[in-house]
Amino acid sequence: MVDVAAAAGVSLSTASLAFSGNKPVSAETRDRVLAAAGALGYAGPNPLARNLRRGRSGVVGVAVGRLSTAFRDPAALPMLDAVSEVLDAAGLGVLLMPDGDEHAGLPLDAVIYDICGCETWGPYDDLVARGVPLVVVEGPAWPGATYVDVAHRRGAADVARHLHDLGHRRVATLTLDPSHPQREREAGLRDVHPDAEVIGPCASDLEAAQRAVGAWWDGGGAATAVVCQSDVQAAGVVLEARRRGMAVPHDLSVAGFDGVATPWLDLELTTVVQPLAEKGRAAARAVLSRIAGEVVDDVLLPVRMRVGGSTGPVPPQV
Amino acid sequence: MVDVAAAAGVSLSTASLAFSGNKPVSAETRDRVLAAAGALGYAGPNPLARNLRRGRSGVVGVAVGRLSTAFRDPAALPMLDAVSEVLDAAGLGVLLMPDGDEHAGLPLDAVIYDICGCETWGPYDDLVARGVPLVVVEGPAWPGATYVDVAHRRGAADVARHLHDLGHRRVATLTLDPSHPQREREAGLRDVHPDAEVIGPCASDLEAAQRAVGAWWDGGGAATAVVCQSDVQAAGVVLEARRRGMAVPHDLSVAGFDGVATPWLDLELTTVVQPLAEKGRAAARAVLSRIAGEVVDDVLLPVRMRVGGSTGPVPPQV
DNA sequence: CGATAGCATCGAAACGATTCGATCGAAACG
DNA sequence: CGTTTCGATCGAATCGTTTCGATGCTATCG
Repeated sequence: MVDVAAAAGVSLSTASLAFSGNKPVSAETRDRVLAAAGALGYAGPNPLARNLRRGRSGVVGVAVGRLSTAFRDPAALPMLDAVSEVLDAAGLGVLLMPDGDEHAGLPLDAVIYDICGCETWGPYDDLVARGVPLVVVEGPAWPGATYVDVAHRRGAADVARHLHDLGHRRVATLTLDPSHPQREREAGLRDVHPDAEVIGPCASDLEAAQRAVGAWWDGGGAATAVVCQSDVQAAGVVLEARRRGMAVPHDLSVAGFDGVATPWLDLELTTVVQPLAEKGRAAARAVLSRIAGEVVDDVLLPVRMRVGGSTGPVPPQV
Repeated sequence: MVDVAAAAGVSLSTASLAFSGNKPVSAETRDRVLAAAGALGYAGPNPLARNLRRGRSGVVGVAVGRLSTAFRDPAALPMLDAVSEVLDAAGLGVLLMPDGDEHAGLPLDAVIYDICGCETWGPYDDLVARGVPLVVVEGPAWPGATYVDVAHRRGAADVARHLHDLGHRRVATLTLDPSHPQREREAGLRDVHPDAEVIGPCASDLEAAQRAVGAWWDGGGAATAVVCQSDVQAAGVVLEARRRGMAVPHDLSVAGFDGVATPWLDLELTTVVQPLAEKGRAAARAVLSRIAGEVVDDVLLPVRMRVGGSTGPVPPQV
C-alpha cells in the first residue's frame, strides 16, 4: 500500500482511509488512490495485516463433531444454515471444526459448539485461556460459555402426557448416546412415565433404529408406545413395526422428536417440533453480541408438540 | 510475549523460539519461558500476528453453493469430509463459503470451488487479483485454476451402451440444471443414443424427480429406459414408476449416477460409481501443493459402472 | 477582523509475532 | 596454546495495516 500511496502522491494514512472509508477523504484524492491501485495491480488492503491491527480474524469456528455424521442428521442442517446466514451477513466466515483436530493456531473470534454427545472437548481450555467467546448449543455446562438450549424436557413431557392421555401405560423409549438433550428428554418422559423401559442407545439413523427396536422385540420387549429421540429414529421404528405386521398407530404408537421431514414415511409423525433455524440464529446472534463485548443472556427456545398420525389410543387388548 | 520474555529473563527472540521450536533452545531456558507464560496467563503466540508474519492464514475456503442444498446431496458429504480430513491433517481449517456472500476481507490461503451449476461466481476476480490458488472440482474452465474432474462422459457412455446392449432404443434422460457434469454426461449419453429425449431439468431431489418424470409421463412421454443424473433422482423415478404400476426393471429400466446408498429403495440401482472421497482428497492435495508453490497437474478421476437390479432387457412389446 | 470550527491530510506509533545476522562462550582440534 | 566450530542467545528489522494526535487550511461566526 505504501507504493500505491506514493504513486498517488498521498501519505500512507490517507491511502488507508481511501480504502477503508473510516474517515472522510476528498473524492478527488480517493479516485487518485484507486487509480494508482489499479495501475499497480494492488487488490486492496491485506486481510492478514488488517486482522492483526483490528485484533479480529473475522472467522467463527463451529464444532460439529465428525462432518459425515453431523450432516447426515436432518436436524443439523437447518441450524448450520441459519448460523451461516446470520454470520455471513455480519461479514464473518464459518469455519468447520471437526472433532479430534485441536485446531490450535487458527485465529477464531468465537466458537459455536454444537456436538451433542462429547462431554470432554480438546479445544475448550485453549479457548478459555485466549478469551475466545464460546456459545454452546444444547451442550454440557461449561464455565464462561453462553448457552442456547431447547425445552427438551418440556417437549418430552408433553409427548409423554399425550400418550398417557391416550391410555398408554407400557411405554418404551429409544435413546441416543448419553448427551445433554438425551438426558433432558428422558427426564421429561419420566416425569409422566417413571418406569418407561429404555431401548438402545442407538444412533439417529434409520437402519440403526430398525435394528435396535427389532432386537428389543426379539428379546421379548413389549410396549404399546415407543418414544424416540429423533424423527429419523421414529421412522425406523415405524418401518420395523410394519415389517413385523404391526399397524401404526393401531397396534403401536410411535413418537419422534425434531419435527423434520420424513420422506421415508407416508405418515405424519407425532413429534416435538423444535425451532431449528431459530436455534442457529440465536447461537449466531449470541456470538455477535459476545464478540461485541456485550453480556449475553442464555437462550431457552420453546418447542411445540405436533400430534400426527403415528400415535393413537392404546389397543383394547395387549 | 515481551512480558513473558522479561519475566523469564530472556530476550523476545528467545521466547519466540521457545514456543515455536524453530531453532534449538536449551531445555532449561524453555522451561523458564513456559513457566513464566503459565504464571502470566499467556496462552501462546497470537495467531493473528503469526499469520501476518508468515503470510498465511491457515484457512482454506470451500465454495459449496447454498449450504442447505449442497449438503442435502448425499454425494457432496463424503467429498467434503475427505477435503476436511486432508486439510485438517495439514493444520489447515476449512471455511464454508456459501454462495452470494462475497467473503471479501477474509484471508484465505486457497479456495476449493465445488458448486455444480454456478457459471459466474463473484469472488473469482478477487481471488485472481490476490493470487489465491483456486482448485475447481467439476466446474467450468477458468484461467489459472487447477482442475479435479471425474470421467462423467465416459461413465454416462458406459451406461448408455449397457442399455443399448439390453435392447433399449427409446431412452429418456432426467437432467439437472445446466452445469459442467450435466453437459458431459448428456454428451456421453448421446454418444450412444443421439436422439435421447430430455426430461427436466429438475433438482437432485426425490420429490422433484417424481414430479418431473410424472409430469412427463402425463404429457405422453414414453421410453423403455430413463437415465438419471444422480441416484437420488433415479430413486424418485423408480418410486414414481411403481406408483403408476410399472415394474422395475421389467417394464422400465432406470439408471442413476454417483453410487451412493439409497435407503429409500429395496433395489440396487444400476449406476456410475464415482470416487467421492478420492475426489475430495485429490482437491485437498491439489490445494496443499499449490499453497506450497508447486505446479499442479489437473486430475481426472475414473468411474466404474455398477450394474444393479434397476436395468433389464427391453420389454418384448412397448 | 480575530477567534473557532471543521475538514482533509500527514507522521508516527502501535498490533504481536518471526527471523536474519551478529555476538559470545565453550568445546574441539591440531 | 591459538584457532576454528558450534550452539545458545540477542538486537533489530520486518510483515502491512489502522488509528491517534497534530497540522494546516479554509469557512463560519460574532
